[in-house]
Amino acid sequence: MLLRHVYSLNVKPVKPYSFDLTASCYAISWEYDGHNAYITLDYDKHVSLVKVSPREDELLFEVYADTSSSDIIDSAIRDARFILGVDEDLTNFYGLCKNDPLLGILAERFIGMRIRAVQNLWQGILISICQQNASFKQGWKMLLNIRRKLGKPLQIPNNPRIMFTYPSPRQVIEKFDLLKDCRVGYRDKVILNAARFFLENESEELEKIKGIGQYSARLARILGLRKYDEFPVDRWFSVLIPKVYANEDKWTIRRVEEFAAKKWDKWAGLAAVMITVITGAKTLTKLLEDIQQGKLSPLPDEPAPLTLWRYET
DNA sequence: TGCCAGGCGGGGT
DNA sequence: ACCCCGCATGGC
Repeated sequence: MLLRHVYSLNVKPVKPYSFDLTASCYAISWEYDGHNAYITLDYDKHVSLVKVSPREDELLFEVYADTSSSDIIDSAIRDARFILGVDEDLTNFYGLCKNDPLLGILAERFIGMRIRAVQNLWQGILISICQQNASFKQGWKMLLNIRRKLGKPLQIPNNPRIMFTYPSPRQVIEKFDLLKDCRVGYRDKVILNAARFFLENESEELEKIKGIGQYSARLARILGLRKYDEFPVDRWFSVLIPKVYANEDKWTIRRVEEFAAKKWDKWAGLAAVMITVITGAKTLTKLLEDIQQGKLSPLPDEPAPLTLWRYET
């Protein structure tokens, strides 16, 4: 569907703000082109796409849509601001990053990066389900397949690129058989459970969905709500955290939670995602080798949270 | 081939 | 409270 330009707005982000880092953070191929961010938005009956470009110390938000309804325009601007975190003040978080072996560079070389959020909890849960029991690369491949096969294709004038929305819960239910082609394995049933849950209620208690536990629910709340007070504990963190901060072997989920709450307080969830970004989300064995040698590689020559946008598949 | 990879629930003890 | 297993799929 070809959208038309309906609105433009200049936005001043809270400083310090790095547009390029934020726009590329967990962006897939059509969401960032090295200069501009493209944000697909789904409103069930309507769709919108916001192109965001850096302008001096401001950002130009250009709204494209299939309607010129002011409700949709207002929602698009609000959601795009939220997704790029332009109004988020990380001053207190940076205080906690000082002298941290993993997060220290966030207050230096990577200062101003926000995590790139998604439109809502539903899109967050889609991401976290794809991350269950799979590597970073495999999880994001699943999500790419889901958007290409079930989402709505969008285009804007003078740009050949086709960009796909996240499918809505309704689209997932209607096109459930297409999930078989997305290589999501047994996760297809969890995705269906989640779609039904979101059609029926507005609850944030995602753990009620069969197939969603603490890790997936917390990650979804971080990405979909920018709610940072819970640390999502998976096998990766339950080995990485004790290794880096105590030189010990694997901790229980409970112990990692307690450590994270004490160390990062209300910012624990943000710390978790930022750790995956600056480590390049490598598999545990590779990452522990790198850390042993005292090096981190947030920008490797392979798919990682900050480089994913360079890869089409 | 076999076994892991940012989970989870169901079953056992 | 724990431990263990199966569950799809892809990569090594």
